[in-house]
Order: sequence, then C-alpha cells, then structure tokens
Amino acid sequence: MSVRARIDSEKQKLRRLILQATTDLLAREGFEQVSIRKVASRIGYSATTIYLYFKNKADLIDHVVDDGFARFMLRLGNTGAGDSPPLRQLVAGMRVYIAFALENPNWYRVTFSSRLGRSNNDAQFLTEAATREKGFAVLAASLTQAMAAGEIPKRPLYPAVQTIWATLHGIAMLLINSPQAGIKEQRRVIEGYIELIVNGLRVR
Amino acid sequence: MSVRARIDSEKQKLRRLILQATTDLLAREGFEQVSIRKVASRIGYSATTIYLYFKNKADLIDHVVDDGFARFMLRLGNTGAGDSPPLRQLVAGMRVYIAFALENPNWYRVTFSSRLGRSNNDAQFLTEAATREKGFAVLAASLTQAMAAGEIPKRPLYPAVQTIWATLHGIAMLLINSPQAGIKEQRRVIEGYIELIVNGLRVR
DNA sequence: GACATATCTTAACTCCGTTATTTTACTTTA
DNA sequence: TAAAGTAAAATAACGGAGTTAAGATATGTC
Repeated sequence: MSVRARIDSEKQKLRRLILQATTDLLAREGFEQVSIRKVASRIGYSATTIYLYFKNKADLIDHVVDDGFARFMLRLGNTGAGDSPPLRQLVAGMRVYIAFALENPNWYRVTFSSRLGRSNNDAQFLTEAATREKGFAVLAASLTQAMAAGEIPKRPLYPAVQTIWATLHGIAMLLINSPQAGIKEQRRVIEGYIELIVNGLRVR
Repeated sequence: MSVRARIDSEKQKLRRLILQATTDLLAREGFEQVSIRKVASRIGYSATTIYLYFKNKADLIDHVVDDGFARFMLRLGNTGAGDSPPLRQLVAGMRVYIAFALENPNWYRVTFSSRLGRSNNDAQFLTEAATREKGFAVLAASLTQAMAAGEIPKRPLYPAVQTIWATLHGIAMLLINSPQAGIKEQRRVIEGYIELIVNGLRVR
C-alpha cells in the first residue's frame, strides 16, 4: 500500500467512525439529541473536526440516512421469499419493510420526515425523491411480476406503488409512535393492513 | 364584567395571540424556523413573557397542534356528505383528511411526527394517543355505519380503522413531501388510493 | 399614599452550529 | 538532517437557541 493509499484509508476510517457514532447516537437517543458536539465528544475529537469530513450537520445526517437506506435495501432484497409467487414476495417485502422500520425507529423517522434536517432547496428535494425511488423500485419489481403472472389485475404501476408505499409508511409511523402497543397487537395491525391492501390489489 | 373577569380575558387574549403567532410562523416558515424568541418578537414582547403563558417550547407547540386538531375535526365533521350512504361519507372524510393535510403541511408534519418537539415521558405519549383517538373516532363512525348498513363486510373495527388512518397518513405525507407533483397527479394518486382502500374494504 | 401582586423585561447560563485562526504532526526536499 | 511545506487537528469566538433568576413596572387594594 502506498503512503497516499494508507492516508486515504485512514481518512475513510475516521469518516466511517463519525458516521457510526452519529448513527449510534441517533438510534439510542433520538434525533433531537444528535449534535455535532456530542458526536465529536463520543469519538474523542473536537467538534470542528467533523467539518473536515462533512459539509455541515445536514450533510452528516444525510449520509447517516443513506447508510441506513443501503442496509434497508439489502434487507428488502433478502426477504427469504425469492422463488415464491410474486404476490407472496410482495407481501414478504411489506413485512420486512415494517420490521426494519420498527427495528430502526429513529433512523426511519429521520429518513422519512424529510426537511427535518434539510433546508428546502430543489437539489435536496431531488435527492429526497431519488431516495424514495429506491424504495419504490423494490416494491415495483414484485408488483410488476405479480401483474405479469396474472396474480392481480393489471393497473398503472406508478400510482399503485405510490399507494402501497404510502400505506406501508403510514403503518410504520403508526406503530413507531405507539410503543405501548404489544407485539401481538402490532402483528394484528400489520396483518390486517396486508390483507386490506392485497384485497385491494386483487379487485379492479 | 368583573375586574377579575376582564383581567382573565386579557390574559387569554395574549395567550391566544402567542398561539396564533406561533401557528403563523409554523405555517409560513416551517418547524425549524419556529423559536420562542421569534414568536415573541413578532408580537412585540420579550421572549421570557412566553413562559408566563406556556411551560416551555414543547408545551407551546403542543397547544398549536391541539388548536389545529380542533379545526381538523371540525372540517372532518362537515364533509358535506352528511346524509349520503356511510361508505360515501367515509370516502368524503378521506378526501377531506388529505385536503386538510395539504392545506396545512407544516402543521400536519409537526402534529404527526410526534416526539419532534416532545420529550418521551409516558404522560405525553398518552396525550399523543388520545389525540390520535380523536381522529380515529371520525373514521370509526363512518366505518361502523357502513358495516351496519351492509355496504361492506363486517370486520374488527380497530385494526381496520388503524389501517385506514395509516394509509391516509402515508398518502398525506407522500403528497406533502412531493410539492413538485401537479394538482392533477395529486388527484390521481388520491383517487387511486381511495379506490384501493375501498376495494380492500369490500372484500373479505 | 403605601403596600402587594401580577406582568413584563433585562441579564445571564448553557448548549448549539459554524467559521476563522492557530497549533500540531508529518512529509518532502535541499 | 534541518528547513519548508502541508494536512489534520484543536482553540477561540460569533450569533442564535431554550431557559431561569433577578429586577423593574404597572395595577389593584387597603
């Protein structure tokens, strides 16, 4: 390894350390408790060092969101229903979606409560839209296959995906904000929702 | 009017002034731009005066949320579909729900992104739950009637209402966060969603 | 007219994001 | 090897935030 390469690798290491510390802090204490100063203190650096690796706080949060999204997509790609009928894959995907949201409530909240840590210029909205697109893609694949296989009637893809995603998001937020609800009730809500949405997809 | 009564009425007047200034600031500039100091400055008082009327910032925001909720409920009670069949009333309520959310995006975001301005002690979670219940009640009434009238199959009320609300919430957030979408596309998404959910309710 | 009380302001504390400046450590090179 | 240069880090500081304590001001009561 060249000197240059070692240096770069060390830079990336600290960068990842910052990201991980921020992710931890977010997961443990929630968005309001995340501050540049706390992140820096956790890893034993001064606050200003963060700015050598991220443009500002919003940029840091954005990268935490992106990292989480990568893990999210990974999970959605491994639902364990790979060779099932497409509709079953779709349902498996919906369950995984909600499960991930419940496992990472603070990350999920930040990720899908856009503009919380962002200013509202167009570029960031585009990024946000692109982020949503990634989520759409996974749902869209199963849905397209389900229609192609004749499991459900054909319909315009985009509105259907939007609706499914919106419902998934709503149920995730509902459950995240109802921590007092027992696991059993959560399952009931989730399965009730899935039944409703699948029924809706079956009829045309 | 007694002296005491006049004094109390003036206190309430300033209290309402603070609430209204906060509501305005929230609507115009978004949650991140709301600060005690700005609210006070807008109405020509010092920041500390706010604390004579509200416990702290979270308390102030909570009351803004509650005020908005009262208007929300009022609108949901006047959908203009009062003597239609229950299922039609339900659909009208869903349209009003989304319309209100789109008219008050910043209020809606704060209201249903709980814990943003709140600490997470149990009492506040209970309040939050109670707040949700109010919204549930309106949906539940139409749904109960629709089942009683035989328009849709009978099913357990609570999970169904939760699911419908979750879907409404999801679609509202989706549209709020997609300001670039045209009105026509918005309508398409909304009607597509309503079709899906009503179809889902019709089948069992 | 003196006192008491309610109302409001000023001052101050801590924490925050962020920037400018300075120090430190390391690499390169004469 | 010593000087120069550079990258990485820390310190100091600014403005703004939420909040509290203390003081000022007005208003009602006896």
